Amino acid sequence: MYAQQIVAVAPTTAAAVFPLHAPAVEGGLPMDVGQVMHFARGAEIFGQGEKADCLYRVVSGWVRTYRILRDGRRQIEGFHLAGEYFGIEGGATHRSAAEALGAATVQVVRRSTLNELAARRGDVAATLFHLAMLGLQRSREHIAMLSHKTACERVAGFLLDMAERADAAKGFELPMSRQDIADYLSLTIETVSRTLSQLQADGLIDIPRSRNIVLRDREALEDMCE
Amino acid sequence: MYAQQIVAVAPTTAAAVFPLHAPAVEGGLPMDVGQVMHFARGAEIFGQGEKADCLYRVVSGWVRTYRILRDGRRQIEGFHLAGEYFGIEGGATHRSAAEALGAATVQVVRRSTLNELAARRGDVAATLFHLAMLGLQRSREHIAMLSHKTACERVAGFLLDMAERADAAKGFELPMSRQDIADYLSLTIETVSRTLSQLQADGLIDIPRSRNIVLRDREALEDMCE
DNA sequence: CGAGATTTTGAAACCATTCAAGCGAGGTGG
DNA sequence: CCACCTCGCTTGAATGGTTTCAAAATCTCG
Repeated sequence: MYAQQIVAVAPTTAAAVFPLHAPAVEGGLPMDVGQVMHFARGAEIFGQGEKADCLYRVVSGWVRTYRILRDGRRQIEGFHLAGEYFGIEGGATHRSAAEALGAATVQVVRRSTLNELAARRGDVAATLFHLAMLGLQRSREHIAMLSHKTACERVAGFLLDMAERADAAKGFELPMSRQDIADYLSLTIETVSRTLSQLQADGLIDIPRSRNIVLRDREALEDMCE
Repeated sequence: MYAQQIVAVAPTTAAAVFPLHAPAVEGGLPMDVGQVMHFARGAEIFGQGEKADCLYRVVSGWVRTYRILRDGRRQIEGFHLAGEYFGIEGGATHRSAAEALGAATVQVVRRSTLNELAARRGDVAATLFHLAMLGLQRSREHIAMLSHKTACERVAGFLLDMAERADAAKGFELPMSRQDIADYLSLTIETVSRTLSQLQADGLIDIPRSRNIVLRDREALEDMCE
């Protein structure tokens, strides 16, 4: 029953199944599959160790994915905003958990649906592969950050990243707590706070309210991340 | 021209293209594609920034993959031994470089070959996806290690990992230098050396020669990695 | 306005780094 | 064969940045 469809797309998608150096995949997954769910602030979207049945995509709001390590510490893997995917796993269970930072809506697609879709449509398979590679790239950036950067460099880089993703020229709102930032950067909450205060004292940023950041000297911040 | 072959495998591979929770893929890639190349100790297999045209698989020996960071430091992403794949990239260029640790032989497969193969054979596409996810998992383990582990925990964990991969009950030979270990664990060479000495002084390991390690108290080492 | 949570600030302790020197094995040339 | 050199590794002492522990300040929400 699938054969017809497969024949139809076969020749053009031959190279797309493993598009290691394909141009950025346009669009993303089809929007008409899966269901949209709403989550309240702090609500768990999926838990560490749960069966990984679905793939997720942020529709609005922010989501954090994290792991609880053996020593009880929480390692935040990433913050995801509208349009970004999360919950991709290699194994049968989620290695990390996901929670809504504030109120958030999330598109949830069953893996079985994706499997079928990917089998029929080369562009979907390509997108899925692309997403996995994107995750790998981010992960490696994270390693580079953790390996030898000082607290100051980490915080500065984080602020620039947030500003860019929030598409803000100068001022923007942080959707996460200091503890979240600390667990993402692998610092303590005190060090994050101290570093932000220092950056403000140096005139690089301004902090009107604790979750509101204004970039005063973007260039200096960028130099810092070198 | 490919249509016939695709029709042939379509129904059974429908779920294999995106096998997020498929059982471990058996075997790996076909062995009859690509060519086998030999590299001398320290020889570059591919460089950072080069076009990522191929996928690689260690046939014998050890390979290290690494990145040079903006500050000039070297971050070793991993050590790869026989049977393991490396060189998978999301983009058009290699984000990391690869070198032979000692003399090594490596199977090199062109991406174009893989693309064609993956388009025809669902199990190949599945294996490629599986490899990407495996890399992601390793990457996240690396992050967990870097985030809050002490030098002692890192070195102990590294030794256990090496012992396991070398399939050694107790004693084994380290294929890499102290500098390599340091760049992998994000420590300095001095700290690695000191930590190894300390572990020996505590009776957990023995170091007959600098590259030869004997695990004396595996349990204590494992406790340390908690 | 009051209570709890979040954030900031301070001081002391700790761990890895840095800078510097010593050790030891392997290789070369006299 | 031994002196010598080099390179990788080890060890020591001092420095410095982050953490830890503690407390004050600020914000948020009922």
